[in-house]
Amino acid sequence: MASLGELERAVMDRLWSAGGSVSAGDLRDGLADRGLALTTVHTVLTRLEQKGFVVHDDARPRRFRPRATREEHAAELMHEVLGQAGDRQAVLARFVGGVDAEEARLLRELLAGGPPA
Amino acid sequence: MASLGELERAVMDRLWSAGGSVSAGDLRDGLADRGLALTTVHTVLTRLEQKGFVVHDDARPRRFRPRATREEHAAELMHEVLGQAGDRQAVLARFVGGVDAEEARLLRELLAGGPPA
DNA sequence: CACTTTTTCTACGTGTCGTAGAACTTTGAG
DNA sequence: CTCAAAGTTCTACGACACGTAGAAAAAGTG
Repeated sequence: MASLGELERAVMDRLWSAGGSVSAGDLRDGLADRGLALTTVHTVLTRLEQKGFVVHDDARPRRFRPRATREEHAAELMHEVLGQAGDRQAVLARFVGGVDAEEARLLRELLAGGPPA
Repeated sequence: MASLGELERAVMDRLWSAGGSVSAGDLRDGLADRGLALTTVHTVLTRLEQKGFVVHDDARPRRFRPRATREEHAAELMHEVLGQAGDRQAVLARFVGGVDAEEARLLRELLAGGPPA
């Protein structure tokens, strides 16, 4: 479960917010408040790619995009946590015990409508 | 969301497996395969305590125990992930889409039985 | 081809983690 | 009570991850 550093997370947030692929230059501009050098952004992107969080195309100013959407990523993380936790059922019980009414309703719907395939 | 190192996780696993409080010495014995010095175990326990994962009593050979059960901890982590993910509903949708049939059934029960207070 | 932009390679400072010695405190045997 | 054994705290060091970026190499442009 590779985790993300502060800047790495900020970059992922930008990538997720941007709908589509963006170049390192675009990212640097988006993170202008940090005054980062372009090489810094590149290094971070390379590391994120090694960790499997982003991919890039082969267009010339390379364009990067998240491997998964923000929501897919979060859901994957939740499954990872659930998986590494021994008694999955007990974890699920605790988990649903902590969701608010609104979300409980949503979950019921999702599970009821089930696979409407 | 403080994360755990390799040894830190191993120690937490021991603490979770042991039902109750254990001393640093007990832990070192449990982790005998690693051949750790007692001070090493103490250092790790201290760090885990600073991170809020364990607490100790004031008995003389100090006894340590997890602040939360393994399942509580996992459920908390899942909530953290869910919370920091923007569109919670989308994440939940993805999440339930990934649970197997058995767990889906369990979730339905948990949500139906609802607050059995 | 000369020049600019992009990409890759390498590196350094800082913080975390695994690891434990040294020093200090408490316990327990006699 | 005295002293050794066990426990606890303090300090530190090497390794690795991450923020950061310069230098070098590669590719695009006029």
